[in-house]
Amino acid sequence: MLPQAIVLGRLRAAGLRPTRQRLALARLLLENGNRHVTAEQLHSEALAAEIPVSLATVYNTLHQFIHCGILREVVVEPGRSYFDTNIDEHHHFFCESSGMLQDIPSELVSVGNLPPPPAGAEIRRVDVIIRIRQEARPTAAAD
Amino acid sequence: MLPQAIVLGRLRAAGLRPTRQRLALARLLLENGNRHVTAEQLHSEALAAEIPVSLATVYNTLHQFIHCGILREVVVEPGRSYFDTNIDEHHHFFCESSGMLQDIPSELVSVGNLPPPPAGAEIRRVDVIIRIRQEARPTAAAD
DNA sequence: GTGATTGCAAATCTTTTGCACTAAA
DNA sequence: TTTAGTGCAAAAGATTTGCAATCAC
Repeated sequence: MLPQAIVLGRLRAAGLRPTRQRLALARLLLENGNRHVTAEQLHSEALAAEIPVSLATVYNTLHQFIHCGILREVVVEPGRSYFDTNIDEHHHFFCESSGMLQDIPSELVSVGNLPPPPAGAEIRRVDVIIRIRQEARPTAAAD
Repeated sequence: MLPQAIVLGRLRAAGLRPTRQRLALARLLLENGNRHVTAEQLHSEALAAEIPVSLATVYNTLHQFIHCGILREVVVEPGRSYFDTNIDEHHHFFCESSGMLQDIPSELVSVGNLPPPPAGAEIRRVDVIIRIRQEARPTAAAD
């Protein structure tokens, strides 16, 4: 729930002109806690909030935000990208039944003992995705 | 480098009729060690090997193979799927510069201390993706 | 006013689908 | 013969791009 002034400052700091659309999208993303949205979802939200913006601009803006470190992209399903407002080191639960993504703070997963990367390569990031599925039947006896 | 008879047996065991195309694709995939291919790549290979097959059939076949456990899908980039012939538990290096995927045997990465999944959900799989990038300049002084 | 940004629609790219044709059992 | 499998081309989704119109500075 950042105040608008902070959001505005982050845009300026990133060298992005705070246009109506950019600021509005940034506020939707950043003033509501950690979020995982698709471009479509954000576009719908923007329209619902009476912010006129095209889907193309949503895509462009999301990628600008990723480029300047305001967002992170999470790839868990073929054919769809999620945009994550949590830019700290962390991991994810991904529910294959519902498509839901949930953050896992990095201190809750211990990833150790990594093999060295191939020669001449540097590690950019380590992603841990715990794929889960909703169990078909309830845990308690109900049958 | 499995002999053809083994590949054929795996298809039959999976209940898949060993048609010309299926068998040929399975051989390309399974007789060359652990591989990570896209549908396009496999299609090109098949054509180069004089196996007439359409891209649609390659997609269908790959998904059938995934369904019956001969292959695994790896999602690391938006908009493109990789198909992995290694179906054992393992992880991956993914090079963002080249798009290359490389297996990491699961015993080389220790992932511990996982948080419990949300209520009513079971863990299907844990994927660790180490994103790497080719360093821009050579390691040795050259500038 | 000027250049960055936006909107729209068309283009692109990967993947899926429908249906007539072909091949395996 | 009978049914599963295949090819093609078209459809479907997600994302990107080109360019004229608009907006922030």
